[in-house]
Amino acid sequence: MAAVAGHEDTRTRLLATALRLFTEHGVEGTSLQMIADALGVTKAAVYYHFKAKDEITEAVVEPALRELESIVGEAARERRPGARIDHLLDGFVDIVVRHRALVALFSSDPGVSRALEKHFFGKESAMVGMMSILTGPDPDPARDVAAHAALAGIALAGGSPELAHYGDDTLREALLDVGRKLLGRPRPRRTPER
Amino acid sequence: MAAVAGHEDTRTRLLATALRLFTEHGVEGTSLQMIADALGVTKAAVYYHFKAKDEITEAVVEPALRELESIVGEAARERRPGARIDHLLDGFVDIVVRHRALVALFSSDPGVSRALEKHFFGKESAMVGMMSILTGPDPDPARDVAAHAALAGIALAGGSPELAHYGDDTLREALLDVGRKLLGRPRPRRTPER
DNA sequence: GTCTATACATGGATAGAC
DNA sequence: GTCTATCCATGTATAGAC
Repeated sequence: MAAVAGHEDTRTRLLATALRLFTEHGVEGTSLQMIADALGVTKAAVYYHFKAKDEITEAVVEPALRELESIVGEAARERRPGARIDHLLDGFVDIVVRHRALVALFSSDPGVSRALEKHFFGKESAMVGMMSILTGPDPDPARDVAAHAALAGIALAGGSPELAHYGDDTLREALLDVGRKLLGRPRPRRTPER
Repeated sequence: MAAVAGHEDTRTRLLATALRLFTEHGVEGTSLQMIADALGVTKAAVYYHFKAKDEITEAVVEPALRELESIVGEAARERRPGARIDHLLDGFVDIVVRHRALVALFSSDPGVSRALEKHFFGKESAMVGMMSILTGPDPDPARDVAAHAALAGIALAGGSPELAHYGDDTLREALLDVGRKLLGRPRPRRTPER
């Protein structure tokens, strides 16, 4: 539409195409050749925009990851420990539900988890930030295991193809319930209008 | 020891070596070349014993999978629905704890899940067997989501490297607790001597 | 029956021409 | 900014030695 279209939209088109192919064939099932063909360019052209396939994967997942980091930051700033947990739980579930397709990719598919490892584990990652909020300074085994199970359970159940037929609100409520049960949080007295 | 040693132990050594390399570098990170080198043979020799890399992966995981199918069968034969769930939960947690390294591989690593898909999903798979026991004939969304989250949470938490330092008994109890909370099962009145 | 040698297709990746 | 040409590793496959 705009007169400027054509400049650097190749990168944008590339990411959109990659996301589509990734969700169709999985990350590992999508070769650079397929991406290049879909764009009408060559493999090497793709390499101009991204130095490696992993960079494409990262770029595709980045928005959701940014949201997550933002939520972790917000949650950490809450005063009461319970409020920190509730804030994190609400935000996490919301992200999982809204990015379902991506989460399914992330949980079930090959390459994604590897590409995300550096962002997800290791110091100052979203993962450790979440765990520190959920477990607190207390290394109680039961709490530790429950926190891990909660995050993993919510993410995998949220991305599961078998649960894909549920609507966003239904899924969100069910996942929140899972988190509350495992983290020992009460159900809110009234529904927040968010 | 025995005079017969040397015959077909290549296949056995191959599987043991593959398991070790898999847990060290992941399935995708382990090439047939690495396996062959570790055994002192060529790639083609490996190929003689297994027609494809996936077959190796399958063979490595098979014992644990057999156990799981056996547990599902046992659980399904219980009369009371609650007993079915309890039996499945106990057995599942036990398998996860005892095969922790494998479960970590299965959950975090690329190739394993793909190699297991045919055994794990699709009709008459262990997965559907477990879900049918856990959810019953009632397609209640909350229960459905909780069951998925329970299985995923137990498996991933059980295989998580960050929880690897816990002893078997500690981990088992914590995972059982996760399952009971999500599936609405009471804690047993006395510890069974199993 | 077990292995070696060898070949092939494909994938990711790089260098350099245009 | 895109392409050609090329490289190397990998999974897969076959032919043939022992």
